Amino acid sequence: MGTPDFAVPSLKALIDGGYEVVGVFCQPDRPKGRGHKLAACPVKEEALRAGIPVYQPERIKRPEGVQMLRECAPDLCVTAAFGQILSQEILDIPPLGTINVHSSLLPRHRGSAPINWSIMMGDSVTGVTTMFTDKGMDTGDILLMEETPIGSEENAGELSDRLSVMGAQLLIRTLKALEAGTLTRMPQNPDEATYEPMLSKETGRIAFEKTAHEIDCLVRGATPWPGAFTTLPDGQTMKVFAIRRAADAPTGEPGQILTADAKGGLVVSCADADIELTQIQMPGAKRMNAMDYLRGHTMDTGACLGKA
RNA sequence: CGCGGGAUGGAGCAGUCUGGCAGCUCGUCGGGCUCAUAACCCGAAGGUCGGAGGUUCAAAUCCUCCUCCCGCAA
Repeated sequence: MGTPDFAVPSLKALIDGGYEVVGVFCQPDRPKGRGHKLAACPVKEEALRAGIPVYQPERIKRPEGVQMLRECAPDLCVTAAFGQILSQEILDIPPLGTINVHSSLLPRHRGSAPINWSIMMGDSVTGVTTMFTDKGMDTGDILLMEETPIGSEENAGELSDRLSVMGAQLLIRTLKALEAGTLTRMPQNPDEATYEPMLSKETGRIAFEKTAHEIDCLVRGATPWPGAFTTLPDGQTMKVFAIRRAADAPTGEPGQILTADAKGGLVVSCADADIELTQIQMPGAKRMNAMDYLRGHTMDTGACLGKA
């Protein structure tokens, strides 16, 4: 059970590992893209390619969903970023239980967006965890974990790509240990648990009153989705995909544009430094380097970002 | 039929409304200046103006169709 790109390596690993995948569950096709056309999620595409039956209940907890899973009669369920909450009734179906691949070092960063939050909160290390799913939100017993450092310039999309591969490998190791009977369950310590909410557009709003490091973490953690952004003096939204520290002390008000030309780039002040917004996206335009944008456009220096 | 923007030398754009010499900020190459430079000066190369038709003496510009790209919203 999974939906986005993150889950694809795990599905592939199961297939390539010789496991009999009796069915794949993912979110229903949603209208996507420009035309309002329905689009299949990455997991569905991969499953179809492998000739595996795909099930897309609107709510797996409802009777139709339960019925679908019963008909599959799985020995074991595996979830990775499925996007739906499993009920006890669902969890009771597979005799061997349900194993989840979670993209953080549990019990830290429970919730639906652990990769983004781990970067946004400035963690230097993250990883993947396999666990037995129980009724709570990422509260089940931990099976295996693997750590990896977060690169100082790594964004959420890049980290997700890495963790999805690590997660797939860890999943296979977990299943092998399960077969060998060497798997041990370790309950989570609730005192160390953290939980963060789902991401929204608003999560990506840049506060220039914060420090350069905090803003950098926000930008990297929100890239490529939901995207870090600020508002221009005219009220329009500008997205920011990468920044760089440009001076070790602020020379203007937080958010104030200090430089905006093709040579100096786009430099603004924040709490403790001047930062250069190196990769941006203006309304209606594509993502580009700020210097490229400024070859053909002008911006008023002295004005403040994030005030409109 | 969800709303909208766009395609113009290597990059980012203007020019399209009102048809009339292919332009701007950069980059690249060559030369000069300078202790020196991402600075400054001089010069050069580099374009089927997304594609196909149509109108016209004349189309980047007006009309029709097509392809591709992107933003918003989901």
